[in-house]
Amino acid sequence: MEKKEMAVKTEDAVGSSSFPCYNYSNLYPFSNAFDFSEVEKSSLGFMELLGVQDYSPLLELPQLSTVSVQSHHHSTVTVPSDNGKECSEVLNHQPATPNSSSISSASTDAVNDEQKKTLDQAEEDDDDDDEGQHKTKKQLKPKKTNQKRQREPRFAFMTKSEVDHLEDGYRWRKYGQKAVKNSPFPRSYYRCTSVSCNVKKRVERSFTDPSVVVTTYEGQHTHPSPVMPRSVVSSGYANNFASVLPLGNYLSQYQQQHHHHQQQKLLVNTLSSLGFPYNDSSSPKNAVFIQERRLCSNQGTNAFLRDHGLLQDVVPSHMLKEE
DNA sequence: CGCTTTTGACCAGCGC
DNA sequence: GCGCTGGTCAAAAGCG
Repeated sequence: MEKKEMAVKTEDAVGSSSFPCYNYSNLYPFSNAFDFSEVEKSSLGFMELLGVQDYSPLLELPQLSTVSVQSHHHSTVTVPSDNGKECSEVLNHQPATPNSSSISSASTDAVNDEQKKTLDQAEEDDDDDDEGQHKTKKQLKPKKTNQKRQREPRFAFMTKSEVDHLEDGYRWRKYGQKAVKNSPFPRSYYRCTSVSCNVKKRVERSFTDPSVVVTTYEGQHTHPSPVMPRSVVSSGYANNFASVLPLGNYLSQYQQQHHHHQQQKLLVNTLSSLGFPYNDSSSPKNAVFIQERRLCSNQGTNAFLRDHGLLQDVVPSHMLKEE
């Protein structure tokens, strides 16, 4: 499928959606000419969800997927990926692009960093003899692992923002930055500063539209957000961030708490309410949620927030009531 | 002083 | 095997 055609179709799909309450006018990925081929599967799946004919990549999404769209300053696309293998399969459905920045699904290994460090340390001890020879060289030891490292699930976001590193309620330490092929914008690598929390995120700016920041989370926090209390959600700006960025974590909690058929019901309800086609016979693993927040949301009372945490940011309130 | 950022080097995986 | 690329390490610098 040609990428321009896809973009047009996507735009059409949005424009024709019958969702009654929300304004789609500034859903970034669907307005203007956005080159979807430049981002990977995550956005592709979103496009298809929104009406592009070929659903096959989306159908291969191994897990519950989430699409989170925001108005106001930020429009966001979220599609979690699962293990890299399956994601790679999804990627194969895309047209190849010279700039496939790996937003979502490189299936490399993600050894537990602590384990890796321990291993490296052990090997360093073994190599003490060589120290004299390699003194000028960095003592980076080969990470010898017989087994492939496993990737944590990833959640990719596209956010229209002027700042690269968005405040999301967690504390991050930058541990690397790399130039992105065919892009003037570098990719930054962050790690959650909490001990025993292996969550990482990558932040890069789309070179096709510098106003778009692509944030990819990997893993799930093992701790509550230390920075962004629920009390700030009444602030519009913080509200948007709070709702989107920790999404993977809360979505996962949600997944753990609900049965599969309930998820599917949510999917059906959500998609149909948005006027999007949904193939009921498709695999449940394809569940896709769409969530949108109004500019000045007055949903979510304090009691509601207490009951659901950030869940209301993921699933519309009327759906939560069903549960 | 402790934490974070910067940045060049290194490593692993993959395609050819 | 080689080169390319994404991802990570870790010393040094920066910062409050």
